[in-house]
Amino acid sequence: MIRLYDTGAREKREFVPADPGRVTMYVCGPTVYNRAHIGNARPPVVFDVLARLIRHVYGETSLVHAANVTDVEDKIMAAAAAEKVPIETITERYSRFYFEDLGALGVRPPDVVPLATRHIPQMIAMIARLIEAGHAYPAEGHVLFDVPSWPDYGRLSRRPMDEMIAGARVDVAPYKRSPADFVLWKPSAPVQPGWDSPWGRGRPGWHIECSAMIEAHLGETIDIHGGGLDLEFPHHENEIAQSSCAHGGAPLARYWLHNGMLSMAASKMSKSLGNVVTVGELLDDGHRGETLRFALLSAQYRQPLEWSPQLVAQSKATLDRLYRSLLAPAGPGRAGDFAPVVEALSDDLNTPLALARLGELAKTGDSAALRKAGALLGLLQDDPLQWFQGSAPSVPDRVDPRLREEAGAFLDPTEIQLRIDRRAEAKKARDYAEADRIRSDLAAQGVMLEDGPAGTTWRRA
RNA sequence: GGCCCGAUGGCGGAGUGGUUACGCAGAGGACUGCAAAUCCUUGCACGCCGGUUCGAUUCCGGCUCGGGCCUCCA
Repeated sequence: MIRLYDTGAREKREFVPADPGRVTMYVCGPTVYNRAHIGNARPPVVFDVLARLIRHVYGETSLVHAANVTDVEDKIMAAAAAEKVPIETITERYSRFYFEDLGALGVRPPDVVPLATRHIPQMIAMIARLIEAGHAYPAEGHVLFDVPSWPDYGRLSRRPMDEMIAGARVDVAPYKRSPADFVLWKPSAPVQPGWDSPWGRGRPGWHIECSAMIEAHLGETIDIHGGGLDLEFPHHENEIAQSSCAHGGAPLARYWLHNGMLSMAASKMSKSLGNVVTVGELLDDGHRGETLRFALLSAQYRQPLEWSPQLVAQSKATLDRLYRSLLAPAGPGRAGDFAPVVEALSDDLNTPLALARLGELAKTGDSAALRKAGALLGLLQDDPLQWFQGSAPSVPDRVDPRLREEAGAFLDPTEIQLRIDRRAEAKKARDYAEADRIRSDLAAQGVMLEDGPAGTTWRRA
């Protein structure tokens, strides 16, 4: 039994899919106009784990997991204008980066990745229906959602509606009937990307994209809707309003899941604050994607997580230990009981507890179980030898090649083995000074030696 | 100002009405030519003040501090 904390109910609820044969999950994806920072990666990683768990419990083919890409938006237009390139250049470049980064983090691509620009007709149709139902109105080339027409507005985020209507802190566009009304469609200038619509040439508002794409791919009411906590209001509130009003009041999602924010230097990692580190930078610094993934999973997904070099270092150290146990000769080879890990994940994705239980499995020497449990978390699927020595840590291109060599990035395994053999001879001759010299030379180049009963093995630091 | 969330040992981070995980780092020991790795041992942690209770880190209230949302944001 899976239990999930539902933001709507503000408590953990037993997860009961409407149709166990077709569980539907939607997670808000990125607007592709720059490189993803590590905070952006938390939801894809978290919901990837949830997807794996659901498939484990309900069957491989039980889940339809969708995550959108917003490829039409004002920020994209700004980025394109700044570079003097077409919009598509920006969106194609950054969505490729996005999925490369997520791939490095071990995130399986969702089953459906709808693009906003490919669903304009569906959005227009939904907007038309909202107007027809009296929940939206055109005004000066815009179409606005009529918030007061939907009494449930604010229920998810528990905000009193009268207050939102009254307390507008920003300038309210004159064509809005109520300050809380939000844009479904807005006009485009001739140079801006736009599509013809009953209300003139324009483009969709951000919120309608998700509603229309959910409807198109998953249906009126889905099982799970996920996203960052910062999207709860207004984005998700607006999605609910749009979808429910377009579907005669049917709920949009049966369970709302929100991940906590990643912080850095004690405040939320965000582009506007500038306290960001991108996935690409972390990878370039030689951190493995799996290490970053482990770090992201080291706190329960609803908790805030402070990103720091120490967190990454601890994650690496713990993973080393786990992989080391995989390197050891296979244990008793038991049936591979990893139920405790499943149990931990089933309790609202308690990944820290699951990770702890991974450690317990490692201790028992049941590497088969450890591997299977790891698969559920998207961890420990590498060849352990590969983990320790296979791919040298990638060194940033900006680093001088001579420094790269110094860092041991180019010390190839044949050379390493040669030196190990020489050291073995020195040891046999009891020339420990020479043996230690070889060892420390290698260490200086990032290659650590370990003398075991079966001989000397090596790994990269 | 409104709404919401959190506060656990050097660090990360679970969990629990009464014997308190786990990881990282540290200390001691075993092993080792020395290391490394591994194994064993070890570490008087639950923000403050009240309340409920036989008993609270765990429940309730207040306070303090921190964070998020209220505007684009994962």
